Amino acid sequence: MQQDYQPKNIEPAAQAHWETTQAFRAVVDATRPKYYCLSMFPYPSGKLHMGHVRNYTIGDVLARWHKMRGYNVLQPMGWDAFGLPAENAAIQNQVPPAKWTDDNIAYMKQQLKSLGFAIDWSRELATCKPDYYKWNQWLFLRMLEKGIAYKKTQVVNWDPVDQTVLANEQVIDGRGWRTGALVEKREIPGYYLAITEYAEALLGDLDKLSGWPERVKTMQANWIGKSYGVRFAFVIPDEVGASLPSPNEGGTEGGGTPVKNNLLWVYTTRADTIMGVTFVAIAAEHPLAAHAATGNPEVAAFIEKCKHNSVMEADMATMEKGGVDTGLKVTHPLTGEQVPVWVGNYVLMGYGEGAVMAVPAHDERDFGFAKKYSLPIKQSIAVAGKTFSTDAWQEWYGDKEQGVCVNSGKYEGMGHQQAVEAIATDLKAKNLGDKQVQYRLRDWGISRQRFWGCPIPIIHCDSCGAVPVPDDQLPVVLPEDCVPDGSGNPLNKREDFLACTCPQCGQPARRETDTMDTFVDSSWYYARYASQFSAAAMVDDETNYWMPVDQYIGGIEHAILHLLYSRFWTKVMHSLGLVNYDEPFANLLTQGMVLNHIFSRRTEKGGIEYFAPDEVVVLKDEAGRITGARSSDNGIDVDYQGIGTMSKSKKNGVDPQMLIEEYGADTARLFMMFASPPEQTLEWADSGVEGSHRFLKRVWAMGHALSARPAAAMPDKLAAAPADTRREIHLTLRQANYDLGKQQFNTVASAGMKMLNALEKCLKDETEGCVPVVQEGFSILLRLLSPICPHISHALWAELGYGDDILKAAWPEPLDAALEQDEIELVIQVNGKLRGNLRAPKAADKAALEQLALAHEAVQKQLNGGAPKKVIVVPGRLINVVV
RNA sequence: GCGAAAGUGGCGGAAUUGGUAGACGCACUGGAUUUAGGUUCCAGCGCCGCAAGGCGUGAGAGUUCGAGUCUCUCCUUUCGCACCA
Repeated sequence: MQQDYQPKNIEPAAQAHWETTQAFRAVVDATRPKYYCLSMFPYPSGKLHMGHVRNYTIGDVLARWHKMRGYNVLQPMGWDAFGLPAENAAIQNQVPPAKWTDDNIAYMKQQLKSLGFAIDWSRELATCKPDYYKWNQWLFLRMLEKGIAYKKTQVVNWDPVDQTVLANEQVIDGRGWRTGALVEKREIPGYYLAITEYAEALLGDLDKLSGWPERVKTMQANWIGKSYGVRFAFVIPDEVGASLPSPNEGGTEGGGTPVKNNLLWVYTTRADTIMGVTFVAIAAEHPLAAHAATGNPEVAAFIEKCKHNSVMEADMATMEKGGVDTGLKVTHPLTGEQVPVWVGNYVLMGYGEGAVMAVPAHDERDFGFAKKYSLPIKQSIAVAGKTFSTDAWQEWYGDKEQGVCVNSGKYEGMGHQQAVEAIATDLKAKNLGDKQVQYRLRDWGISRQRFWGCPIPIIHCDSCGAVPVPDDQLPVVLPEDCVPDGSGNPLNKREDFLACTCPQCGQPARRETDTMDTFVDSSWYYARYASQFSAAAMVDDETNYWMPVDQYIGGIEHAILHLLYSRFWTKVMHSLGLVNYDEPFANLLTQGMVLNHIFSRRTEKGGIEYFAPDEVVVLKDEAGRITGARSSDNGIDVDYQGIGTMSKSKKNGVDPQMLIEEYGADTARLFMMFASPPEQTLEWADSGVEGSHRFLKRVWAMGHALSARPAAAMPDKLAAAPADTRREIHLTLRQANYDLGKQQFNTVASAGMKMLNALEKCLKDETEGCVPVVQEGFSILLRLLSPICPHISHALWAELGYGDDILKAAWPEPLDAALEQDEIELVIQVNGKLRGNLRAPKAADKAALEQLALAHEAVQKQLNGGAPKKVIVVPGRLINVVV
């Protein structure tokens, strides 16, 4: 056996063994419980980053742990291969996105293999391949048939110079990232998926997801945002209403019954404040705003200005509120009063009706707006003992629990719920409104004006309109030799792609060039992994065996969108009868981000220059705190900026490849697991990596020492010292198994370190009977460690002859016989403060323990001759004497 | 702005869920080995204090025999906000 720990030798050997034995090939087996362990698949950006290593190590630990405990494990891997970065690379390097993506996949796959993950590679897939995305298109067509997919207009960021649609991340400070041109909002047609039709199911079924973190479920529930309120209308003067477009124009393709156009609809959860309405605010994109603009340059200018506002909700909410009076007045449905209509830059056209009633007295935002433009503020809610004043906003103005209606006519004195009911009834009687359940959730717009994505299977015909591509013509294949240049979608220049015939009338027609949001690709890949890949079906019956995913692992940043879309997609597949499950992920683990130190300095020109951590010498104060740094190149001073997520722009990323080459995969995996619990952020530390490596060297050294000793049988009765060691090993094992159940792997790694410390000490002392204890303990240690560090565990298990393959070994469980002891140690407290310790026989009852405690020297001293007020005995733990 | 989390030694983090705060590791200090550096090994290591002892889990209150853990208020940091994935 090698004397030194050489990961470069043992790791490829272990990986070769797993490959030849097909150790991780997953096959349906009804005789064992199944365990589908899935980590979010990577975007093939070039090479693995530390977040990937962390994600896949967590998954691998769970997969291997379950495998050793007898589960039939499936752990697949694939590639979320469509996306914007491939187009950016294409623009920069003049390489087709397909080529760039394929190269990245090849490199990253080899990296994943070198980390020794227990993956069934026979199920590998890439979403950019036609045999996969064909089924995006197929299911989209089914949704179209069911009316779940439909067409309407969407607001996009338009770069007027490049003549192209920009993603939110391509808009920097309101300007296009390449051109620097002022970005405009533009309305264009696009396809939507009616996720709102599933809002109730998506909300209600959160209760079924007992294996999801509470916080993720809360975030999803808030995102869906179910509210109970009242939808009602203000009446628009007839002469104005007549010139407005029909409410159904530009709406759904299905159309609807034309209604008289004189109603301005709003939605509110605070109908009880309706008597306090002093104006109505509408979005800049509202048809009534456009009407007002025709005769009013001020309104037109304001709307024009709003065109350059951000489409992002965070920006909308934080920007300076502003508005303009349209000059129009509408009639309050209950009071008959004339209420002015304002355009407000904070009203979202995409949410609710694109118009809101404004009650400055009882809504903080309306209050600020009214103060700014000197609009009337009319109190309509009062709370006993509080005085209303229009000077400044007070918290209670918005209190719907304690408030009662005042200045409210027939609703005077009513509480929130009573008033809402009464007002809704009255509105309904006038045919001007009713109670309504509303969701914050919006339908999912999936059209992207980008090349590197799944083509939307639609054909545009001059006479037939938008015609779905027939199933037998799927997939609509994306040309792979295209190189985008940044201006618009290159598909619009590809005659060979565009030209087709209309499936309905046979006349020449054009293909749709929009592609699908990449969230579509990632909304069902887990179901495909769980099937035998077939050209004839999206999924087969095998999916019902493996699904739902027993453990899904990925970044917390996906807590809402990806997870919600996947749940929605699964429910659609379920309702189409494709699968028999309606939730995809039974248990969810949201892993934290990987952080590292950030170093930067101000340049002479006032810019910021970042330094990689290995480009600086770190300066520390006496206590070891980082105070600053110096460039190792030229010695100039560099500022320490604290820690932050690893990113290219901050130059604080660490390449996993360097780590694997220098220390081996097991060290990388161990550090990732040891440095912090999976759900928390992980701070990078080179010295921590070295510590993990040091531990593995000691494990190897222990294995080497034991390889020289013949196996010894455990005697019936051990001497005190080895018995203590054995007890410690089994106690630590019990704790580690508990921690594994909690998915707290950092303390599992600690447990391994603790075990090795105890075993080294025991072996060094050479007490009689230590050899069997150390041999037993080391075999426990290797098995405990094997999910985290599979290579070294595999090698030592075989070297020491514990068995031929550690993967087939039984998971260790603590033995009662090893844990037994005659005496227990208790803590003595006086008034809750620690005052001493006590050894007592295991069998001692409460009364006996109380006697022992009262006789204790420290207690006597505190009692000072008096009697205790109370004595609390917690068996097996402590005795607290209250004096 | 809205929604969701998290704040414990010099640092990463433990604390079996209301019962010995600081496990395990890093850094640091001293010692041994080494020509030296590195490696390895041994010991120490929350703060104040010579000690006895006291104080300590972001800040402030509260519940309790007992609070890092529960409740309220505040502060700070991180994540998400619908076209990055």
